[in-house]
Amino acid sequence: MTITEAAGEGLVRIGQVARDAGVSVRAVRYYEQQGLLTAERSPSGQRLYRQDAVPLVRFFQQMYAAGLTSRRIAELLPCWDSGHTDAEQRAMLRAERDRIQAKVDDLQTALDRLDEVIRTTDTHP
Amino acid sequence: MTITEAAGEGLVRIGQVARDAGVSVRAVRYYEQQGLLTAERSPSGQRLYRQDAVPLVRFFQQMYAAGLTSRRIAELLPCWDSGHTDAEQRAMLRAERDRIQAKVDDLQTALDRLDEVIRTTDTHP
DNA sequence: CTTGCCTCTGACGTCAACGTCAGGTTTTAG
DNA sequence: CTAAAACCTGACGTTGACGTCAGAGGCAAG
Repeated sequence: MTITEAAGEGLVRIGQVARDAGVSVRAVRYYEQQGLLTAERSPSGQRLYRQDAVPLVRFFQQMYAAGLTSRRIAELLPCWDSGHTDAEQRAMLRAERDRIQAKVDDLQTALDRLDEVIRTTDTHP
Repeated sequence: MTITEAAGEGLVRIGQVARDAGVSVRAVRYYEQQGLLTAERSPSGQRLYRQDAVPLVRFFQQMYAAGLTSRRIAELLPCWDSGHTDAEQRAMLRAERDRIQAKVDDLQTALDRLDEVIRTTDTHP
């Protein structure tokens, strides 16, 4: 039995998390530094993550892609963890939602313009 | 009659372009530096833009918002200016279109997740 | 034992679209 | 004429999410 196995059944090291979530090891350490992710430590100091770290990292990636900062994600994490929110958090949630919606609309407009050009250039080779 | 007026009827200075397009003066100079925008010069060296610089700058902003770089926009500008495109340009156009479409889908997914949380937290105050 | 991969902690580097400051010229308003 | 705006050319600073390198340990396998 390896030390990693002895440390706990559901615990994985950082490389495993990174591979499973499709990000770099550096990124996972960065998330911890930003207060998004916590990990136990093995006696030798290596990070040990629970399995739910993987979907969590995937979720971070989604939020980053949506334009949220680490800080904002950290502020809104309690909404997921506890399901409880105060007025300020609800306001932030709605603000982010509106911002993303506006971004979607902008992207759709840009997409339409590109499609228009593509059609034009396809009929005028 | 001011010098600007004497320089030509349809020509405006950089501040006017920036205000009308809703960007900073610095941004307009930056676009020129990136090869996106050209301007005549008054005898004293001030930039003089034609009116169509304003919608052009707005267009740049849209493309930036869609995630295109200055370099990419510069590469694709001939598609607008001349309506003519080679195979490489058409490939880039489609690649950008697909990238934007994927981004829209990602944002929509993120939006759905946020909405879900908002509904949950609204019913569980 | 030792080879080779994984992990650790710092700390500096990157990239893109500007912001900002310095120091000087130009144009406009009164 | 004069003071205030507006403009000019550099050139360094900013921000965020990492990349990358250095140097030092940790761990499974042969």
